[in-house]
Amino acid sequence: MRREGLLDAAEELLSDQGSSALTLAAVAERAGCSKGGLLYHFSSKEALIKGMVERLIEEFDELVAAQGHDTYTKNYLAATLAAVRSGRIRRWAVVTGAAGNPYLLAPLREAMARWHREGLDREPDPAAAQIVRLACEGLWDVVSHDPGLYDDSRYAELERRLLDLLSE
Amino acid sequence: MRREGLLDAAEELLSDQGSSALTLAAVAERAGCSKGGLLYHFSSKEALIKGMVERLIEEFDELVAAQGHDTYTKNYLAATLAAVRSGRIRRWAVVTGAAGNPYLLAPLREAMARWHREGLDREPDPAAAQIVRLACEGLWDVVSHDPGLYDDSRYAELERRLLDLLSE
DNA sequence: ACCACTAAACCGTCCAGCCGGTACAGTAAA
DNA sequence: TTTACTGTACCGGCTGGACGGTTTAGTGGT
Repeated sequence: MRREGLLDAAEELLSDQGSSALTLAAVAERAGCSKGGLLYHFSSKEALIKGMVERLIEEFDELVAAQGHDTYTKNYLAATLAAVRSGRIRRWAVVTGAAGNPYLLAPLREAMARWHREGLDREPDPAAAQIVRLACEGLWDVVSHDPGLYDDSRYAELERRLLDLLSE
Repeated sequence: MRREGLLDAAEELLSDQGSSALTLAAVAERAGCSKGGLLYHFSSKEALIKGMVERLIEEFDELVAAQGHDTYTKNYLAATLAAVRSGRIRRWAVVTGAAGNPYLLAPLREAMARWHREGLDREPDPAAAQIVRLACEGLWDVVSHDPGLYDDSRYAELERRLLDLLSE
């Protein structure tokens, strides 16, 4: 699908060169496509960014749902670790792309509200669950800016300690 | 100092209207100043953004140092909560402003690396300290996007639980 | 005389969006 | 089985406007 390739190109551009490098021409060139072709799939730059944001949220929600634990927080933790460990951390890049226009951030705000509220009352210890979710959020941030901080063994220990927090 | 007022105006513009609203003309107007006056203090747009980033980091480091606890992590937690509770959350806005140019983000990356490594080996439980710092990072993020999630009593409980993590 | 600006004109660059094409696949009547 | 038509997917040049930055001429406090 050409559409996916264009979204990939836009994300790569954002994480490699920052949000000011996100121009229609640059995205098209990176995707091996023309500007006209890009505008065929996304009728404006806004539509392109909206597409990135929507894909980001959808994919993460699916990843959470694909985990097999018994609480939302545990699934959220497992999904975060899987995403962050994979090294392909696009959340931050996409957010910087969308930050030009508050309207484009709305779906992300809504998702964030959901991620930090959902199923809290079904948790045995809601306060612990919130801490774990906050730590997940922080992990996205920290790993985006300082990829060298965590390696496999540190991730493993982090996971163990966060799971301890949830089940005690 | 006019300089501070210009930085304030730039931050307000970023958090109110997003990074694409950050133009020299708009910053000058918001600060009640002319474009020439702005360029008198900051010789380019880059210099203005650099100024915002530097002030952000300096002020937060000072806030951490001003807390009176016995470990860096406790000071970091107290500073984060103080900043976040105050409602004037500028970190997110400044970062989106700087995200246009990776070069401008370098000081922030360096600060982030520092904040999540400093004094870890002097902590009684380094893994717990990392979790607390990650949760602080997450708190910045979550509160920026969903200000209604935490109120005074939730902050208080969060603080208590995070301090528990550190001292046991 | 100098500092800290103001006001406004001006320039070059850059970029989003538009528009007139092209290539091709299917389809369906003649 | 040729012709004519339709829709989809894409190309790439163009332009109008916005923006960053410069310059110049001037103002008021100290």
